[in-house]
Amino acid sequence: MRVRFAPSPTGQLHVGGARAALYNWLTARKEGGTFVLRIEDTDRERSTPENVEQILDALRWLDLDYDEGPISQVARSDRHEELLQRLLADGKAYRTTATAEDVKAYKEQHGADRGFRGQAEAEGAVRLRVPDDGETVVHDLIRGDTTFRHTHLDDPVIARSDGTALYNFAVAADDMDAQITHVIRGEDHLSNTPKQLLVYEALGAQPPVFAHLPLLHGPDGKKLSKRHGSASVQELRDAGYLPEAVVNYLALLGWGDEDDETIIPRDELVRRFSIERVSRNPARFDEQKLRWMNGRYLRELSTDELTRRLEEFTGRTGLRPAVEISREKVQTLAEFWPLAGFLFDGPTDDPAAREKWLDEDGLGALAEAREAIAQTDPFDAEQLETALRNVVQRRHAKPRDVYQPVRVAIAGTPVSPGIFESLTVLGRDESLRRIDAALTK
RNA sequence: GCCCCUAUGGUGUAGCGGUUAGCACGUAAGGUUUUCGACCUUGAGGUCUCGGUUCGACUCCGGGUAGGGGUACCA
Repeated sequence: MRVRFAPSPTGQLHVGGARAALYNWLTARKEGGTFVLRIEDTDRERSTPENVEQILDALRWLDLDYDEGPISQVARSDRHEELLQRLLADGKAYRTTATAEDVKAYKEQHGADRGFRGQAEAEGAVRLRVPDDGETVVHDLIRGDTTFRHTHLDDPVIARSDGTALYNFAVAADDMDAQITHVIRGEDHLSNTPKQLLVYEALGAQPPVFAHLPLLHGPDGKKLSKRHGSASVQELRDAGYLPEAVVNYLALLGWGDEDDETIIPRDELVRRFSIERVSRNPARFDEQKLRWMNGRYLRELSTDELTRRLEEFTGRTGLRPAVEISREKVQTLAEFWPLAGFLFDGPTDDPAAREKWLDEDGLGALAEAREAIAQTDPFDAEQLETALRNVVQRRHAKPRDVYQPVRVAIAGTPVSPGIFESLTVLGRDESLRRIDAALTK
């Protein structure tokens, strides 16, 4: 089995492309097949080295390793030329100067549902001859058979006047030479498949098995666009998602088996995945569910590992104590710093929080808490809790009326990791300094 | 215009002629709680529509409707 993934390097790999890559990878890995990566670059304007690198980078981040590639189509232009000449010589393709307008005129004359058929000329673009009768059936692992009648098909242009190959010809030729057995791609290619099948036939080659994945839609049900939040792998990474969570989420976006499991680690995915069971309807990218799933994966990481990833993500070091006390409270890597950054960079400035919690009552409670904190020994979470609970009792206050002023004093914001734990991480001196600063303001 | 695909709660899915239509996210209420979160309990919410086939349709067939894709000397 040889499965190939061929993204068009027009820029970043978006989630739909990432899902296609994953499904290709899972299919190959499940059967012990070969996963081939090819770059769709018959239009070399689009496949800039930067674009290609972005794709590779996204695949690396998702940890989808390929066995062969990346193979460039541009590099195969001599071979394309050779094959083209063969089709021309065999009369299976012909040159024509017919333009899009000519095709339109032809249809007006012969009926809108009649495909264009041209005359051979000495010059012009190369078109493949489509038989007048019969039909081409696309056998698809996901959607079954789809029949296309030849009368509905235009003779497709397979090469430009300058001789360079066009997509529909190049993919088929390349897949033939690479002996690709499985092509898994987006549904936007379904209608092009009969043309590619016809190319295979003209070339006298055995076509691969196809599987067309439904396209992804945005939250509004319309076509997915950058407008709708995290559309690319790069953006998901920057938003603080874990690659293992993204892989799990993507796998379930349009696929499920009879088991109701939601959290499925990668090796389990490889075992259970089956391309035949992929859904036929378009799915919407639901970032809320990804967030939830990311939280699950985040909490499964050891504190050491999570610290490592957070230090890489934030570019800071010495995060471990802060990670230890915040790990239950974040869903993504990006949420860590806003929550725990105050431990390193001092209290955040939040006037609203100050006004609400450091009013007269709040300052009174804070002053009392300060004394309790100053005298706590040993300075650990357990002792601090006892000390502050005493303050609460003495003042006949609600716990929050004491804890929140302390929180605002040391963190600046009304949201933070546990108050006792935070104080412990800061240490007595720094805690008192911050409280005193709040008291004197 | 023509060709093609799709249709289960708000979202992702399970089901494959007979089920109280299951699970997960989200959501509502409650619990836990020093904030946030995490966690626990309970609830609301669905088979696009109209016909047909059948003793019986979410499931099979046809027409609508809606969404999507293709129709390039783009990929």
